[in-house]
Amino acid sequence: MPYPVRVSETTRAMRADAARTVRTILEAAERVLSRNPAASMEQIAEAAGVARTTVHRRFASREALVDAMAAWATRRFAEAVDSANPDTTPPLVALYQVTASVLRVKLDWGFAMSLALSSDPEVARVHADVRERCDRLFSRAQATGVLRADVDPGWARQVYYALIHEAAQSRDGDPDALAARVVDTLLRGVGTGQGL
Amino acid sequence: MPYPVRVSETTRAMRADAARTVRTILEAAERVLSRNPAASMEQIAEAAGVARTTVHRRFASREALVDAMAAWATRRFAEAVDSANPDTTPPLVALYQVTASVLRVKLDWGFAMSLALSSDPEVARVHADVRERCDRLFSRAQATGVLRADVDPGWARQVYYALIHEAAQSRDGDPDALAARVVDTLLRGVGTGQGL
DNA sequence: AGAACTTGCAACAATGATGATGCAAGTAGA
DNA sequence: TCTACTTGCATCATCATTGTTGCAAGTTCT
Repeated sequence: MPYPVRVSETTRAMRADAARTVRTILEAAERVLSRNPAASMEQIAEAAGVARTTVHRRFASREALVDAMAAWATRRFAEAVDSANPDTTPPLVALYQVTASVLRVKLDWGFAMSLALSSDPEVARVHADVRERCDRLFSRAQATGVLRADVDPGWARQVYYALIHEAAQSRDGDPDALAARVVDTLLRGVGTGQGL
Repeated sequence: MPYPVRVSETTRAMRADAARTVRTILEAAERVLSRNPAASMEQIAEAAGVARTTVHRRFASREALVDAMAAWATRRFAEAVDSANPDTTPPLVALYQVTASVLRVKLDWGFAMSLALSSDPEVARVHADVRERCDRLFSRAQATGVLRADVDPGWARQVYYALIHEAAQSRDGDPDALAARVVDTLLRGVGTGQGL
């Protein structure tokens, strides 16, 4: 028989214990899949301390689980970007704040955040939206003279994303220190400027 | 019956047509797996224009195929690094040449080159070896004043690898142009230096 | 030409992952 | 307390993938 509430179908009210289980599963899935994207539902269930059937009762399919992860992380991602007010704060400040803010999310939801091209169009929309805000920020940074004018904006964004990714991988310090390192490297590189 | 020659087992002389088939399969596997690392043997065989059984006759298992890809790409990787003489050429020149050289390989064997931690210890050894040569190069670059002294060498390498990866993904230009962009970004970043 | 090798095809076994369900025991909430 | 919900367990069906094999037809190389 179809189970009363399935996360992948509706978002109706849920009993507290069920909601807790869902969160536990999502967190376990992040932990497991970030280490091995091909891990089985069994491994995820085990990491969550839950029977495999429980996972299937909460998520209609593996795809539904992954979609839910993407949706969850994407919401936190969007909140993180919003909280830094990248459209109004001065570019350089915004750059630091967005970076630190996003890193805080990415440290916990690295795998889920990599699911930019989800089957859920809402997720894809948010990612595209963030990308645009990033480009606008870079535009303003260029106008302010923070960013070089001769740099391809697409390349700059790509490098920025990659640096955030690497910083999150390294986990070498708190989010603020990592953000400082990312922005410093993004803007100044690692060279002295001698011999160029 | 066990098949006469299996790439995963020996490297005995092979009939010309068989050698061609092996190459075709390796190239197809790279193409398919770089798009979808979870692709089936069937999909790889199809991309190679070959029956699935032929793939299994040449590679005892999926793992053996992947290992062969890693071994093949690793050899080309090592050759690429060697050809740039990173230990003797002046650091800045070496940086450009290594980058361009590695990019040429990575454009064709991106997936296979990502298999640094292969079950084949020889592959892991070569990757570790290259990493050390990279560190030595950066050391020399720091001594020459090309690289800033206050930058963590580990972070510099990580950024360098990431930039090469991004450049290879973008495929925006020939290897030399990409290398120039990578080195420029690595050393100078994308900022003007104003406001820092 | 002849031996050895290679390939595609068809068929098969083995395996592991996915997803569903009925049931009993336990828990949340009114 | 009573009801509805939730979970674990055992079980089942289905499915896709992997890996093997025999055979016939074609190719390489000598």
